[in-house]
Amino acid sequence: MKKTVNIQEELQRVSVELFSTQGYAKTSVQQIVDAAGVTKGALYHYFSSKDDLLFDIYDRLLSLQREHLEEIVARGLDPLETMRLICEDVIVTSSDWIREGAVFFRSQHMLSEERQREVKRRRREYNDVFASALARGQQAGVFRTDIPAIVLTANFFANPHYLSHWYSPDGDLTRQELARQLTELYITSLRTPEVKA
Amino acid sequence: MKKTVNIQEELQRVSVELFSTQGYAKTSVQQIVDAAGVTKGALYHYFSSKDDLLFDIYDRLLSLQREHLEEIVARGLDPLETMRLICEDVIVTSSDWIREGAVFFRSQHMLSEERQREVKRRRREYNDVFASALARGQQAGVFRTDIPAIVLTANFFANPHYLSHWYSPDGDLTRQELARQLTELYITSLRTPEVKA
DNA sequence: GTGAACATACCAACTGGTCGGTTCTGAATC
DNA sequence: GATTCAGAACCGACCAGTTGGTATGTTCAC
Repeated sequence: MKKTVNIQEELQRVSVELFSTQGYAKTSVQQIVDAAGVTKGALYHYFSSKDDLLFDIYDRLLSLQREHLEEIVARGLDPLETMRLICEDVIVTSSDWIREGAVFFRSQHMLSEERQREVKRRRREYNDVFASALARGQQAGVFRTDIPAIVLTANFFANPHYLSHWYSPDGDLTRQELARQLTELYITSLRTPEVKA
Repeated sequence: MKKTVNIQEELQRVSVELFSTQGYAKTSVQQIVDAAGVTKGALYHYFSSKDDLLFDIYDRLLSLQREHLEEIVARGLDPLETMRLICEDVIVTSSDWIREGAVFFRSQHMLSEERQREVKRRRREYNDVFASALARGQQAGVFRTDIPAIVLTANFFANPHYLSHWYSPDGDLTRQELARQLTELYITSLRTPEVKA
């Protein structure tokens, strides 16, 4: 009869909570273990450092997004539908993991140099897969080519990025509605504009 | 024959530089004064605290953006043209002050509670002016109403927000090109969609 | 009895900030 | 034009508090 199902998971939970509300730097290890109802000995048994605890958040989120992306691409749908699914998924996922997202975009520079590079590498992987999905749509003629791909890509990532700064899942707007609406906006701007006669 | 044109400005300069590259928490006061070629005495003569030095960055950026916005709105142009100008300006300004922007969106939680509220208040002011410009366009029938204004607004702010994470002024893309392209994308998604027969 | 899972006490290293002192500047006074 | 001197500008040694991390000890399942 364990009360705490898992101390490790509990430490992860309170870390995200504290990091997202106070920021990584303002959260002390002591605060974390107090909130989790354990002591430093427990924390340093499961995590090798405070940095490790932070990276763990990045690791989980990056793996999740990567899996989702590959699953969607593997379906082999047409470019427009693929893009729609990618976009909706990244919004839903980002709003579902909104606390993690807040930490993600705010505390990257608090990671060790090595781990910053690791995060950067894995984000680039995601970016590359997205870029090829974009290019396929351009070759098919459904996505515009009058604007550089890097700008179209940035315009895509901007929304999930900004999410944690304004969206609250407790409000009137559900995740699914939000995802559909932001996707609609993105796809609208992305489609090949009609040439005026 | 002064060598340092202005010690205060030099401290502001190196602070932005260090805060944007290392983050606020990882930058010590000692690092700042070393980089500026002065001592702590000088810093604490011009600034009351490290927090004060950070807030100063927010203050300058917020004031600037506010001025620009009001100047544009005061011209009394039609909603579409007004929106275009607002959008282009915020991109140009954000890319022009990209280091400040990086600090802005990353270190807000490092400010004192009081100053966080101040920043929040002034951002809301900007937001409100923007929202009314948006509403005017909706009433005029040029901006879509099928998507909540809060989502349209978030979609607007997402781009300047994300800018400091990817854009480099040293690359091929100039600020003006970037501004025109992102504005084109935003306006495209914002316009009232044509109803298919 | 052995190793994993924790608790407790503790420390070395930094940090932001202070404070008495020194130097510089410029206006007033003679 | 020399002297004075008040106050701004700045220096640098110092401190109290906090931090991440560790070393040692204890419990307990198998």
